[in-house]
Amino acid sequence: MEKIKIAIVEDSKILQERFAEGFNIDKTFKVTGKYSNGESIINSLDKMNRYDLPDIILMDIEMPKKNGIATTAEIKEKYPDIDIMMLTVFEDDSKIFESIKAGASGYILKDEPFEVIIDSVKELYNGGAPISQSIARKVLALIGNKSEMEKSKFAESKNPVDPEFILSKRELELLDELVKGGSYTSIAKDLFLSPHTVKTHIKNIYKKLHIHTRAEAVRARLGKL
Amino acid sequence: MEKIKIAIVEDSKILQERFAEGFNIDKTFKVTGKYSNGESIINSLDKMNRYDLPDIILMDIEMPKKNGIATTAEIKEKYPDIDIMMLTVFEDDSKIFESIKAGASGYILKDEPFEVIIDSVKELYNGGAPISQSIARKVLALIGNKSEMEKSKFAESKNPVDPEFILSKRELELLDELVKGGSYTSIAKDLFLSPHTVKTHIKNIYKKLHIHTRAEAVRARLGKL
DNA sequence: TTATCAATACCCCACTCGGGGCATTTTTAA
DNA sequence: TTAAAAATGCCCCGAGTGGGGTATTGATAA
Repeated sequence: MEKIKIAIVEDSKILQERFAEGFNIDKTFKVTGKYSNGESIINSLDKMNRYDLPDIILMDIEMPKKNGIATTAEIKEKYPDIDIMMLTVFEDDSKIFESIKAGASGYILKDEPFEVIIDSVKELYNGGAPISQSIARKVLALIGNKSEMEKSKFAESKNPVDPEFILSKRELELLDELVKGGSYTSIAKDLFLSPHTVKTHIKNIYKKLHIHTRAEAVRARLGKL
Repeated sequence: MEKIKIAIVEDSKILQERFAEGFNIDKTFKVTGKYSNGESIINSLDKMNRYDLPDIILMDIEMPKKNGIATTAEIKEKYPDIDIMMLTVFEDDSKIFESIKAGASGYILKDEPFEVIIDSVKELYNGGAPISQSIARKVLALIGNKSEMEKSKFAESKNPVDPEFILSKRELELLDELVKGGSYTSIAKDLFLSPHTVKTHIKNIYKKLHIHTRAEAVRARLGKL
């Protein structure tokens, strides 16, 4: 079966070689390229056939000529099918958060045993999101903190008719389509429903929010009712 | 050395016994209690010496008499040092998100091999946040989605088609009526115009803003286009 | 002074919307 | 287990909307 193609982006030559050797020993992988900075990996990808693009990129964060986060963002935009796993010493929240925002699907600390790194790459390839345990704890805290922010925003706004709290998940979905300017017919197509179903949902939404027009629906969704 | 004290909250008696047996075999753990619902674990904790509180609770989500999420929230509030790991079949985003918000530090799917569950509990005890891989991918997406919202808020401030600078005074007046939900007929009455006049103004507004629907008109006026 | 723009008004046509109502199935919560 | 809620779907009817077009008058800018 075909080997998992990996590219390594790491400014330390020693680590580059070490990772490359480690992955090449394992018959599951093929290291297709080694790069020292963000610029060079992007230039290389831009010149490749789609065929030869790596499945996975191991990305350091601290590098010259475009750091790992900015590089991740650009690569994910251009080549969304490539999975990127950050491989770094950083544990601070902002680097973690910036990496995930940039589109990284894994975040592993460099000091993990190599076997763990290999297993992580396999998990990534299989659709998982390997994260070093201490990082995972921080990631959960990020979500927990953001929900605290959401709570405080709600308390602040004191918006008594915020659709978020009144409407069901499906209704919100439909409301968002309506806000974008969709007609019953076009919304039905987008969501694989009957136009009649869309219409009934919209009627229910209007009833729950005590409104009668699209304009009011849009304002309600945008918190301007 | 002292064993890791575990409590199991699971409404299926069969699974309760299975987990208890599995952990008791491993010399690292001591199962201190088995509960069938949220109420009973909370009542039990409330009666315990601090000494005997478990280090870790494995929490099912779907249970009678207080589900796992609400139970988690209450326990984390009362006993913040207890780590809670959700053990469930659910993979939908809302359950994951609610669990994390409630304070869970781990989220493992029940169909994982038992060895994985044991390793997960050890990682949890050591300060990690074990998450099944497919769940981890969703968790990262949750963070990614929230950053999309941040992006759109940023874009707000750079509105390139602000009606204030494109439309005439009269047109703005009419647009405001439209935003309020007025029909051609009602706007005409309010502004002492003919409905035909209102319609022509609206047509001109749509043309200037490059839009085609009321929803877009409202969003444009509210700076959300 | 003249051209352009804004404001006002009218008509045609096809399509969409909002409110009324009802029904069945699936999911969720108690 | 059961009731309630959510989701889906259908029909009728009157009112409303958006796009096409045209015309006249007053205000504004060059």
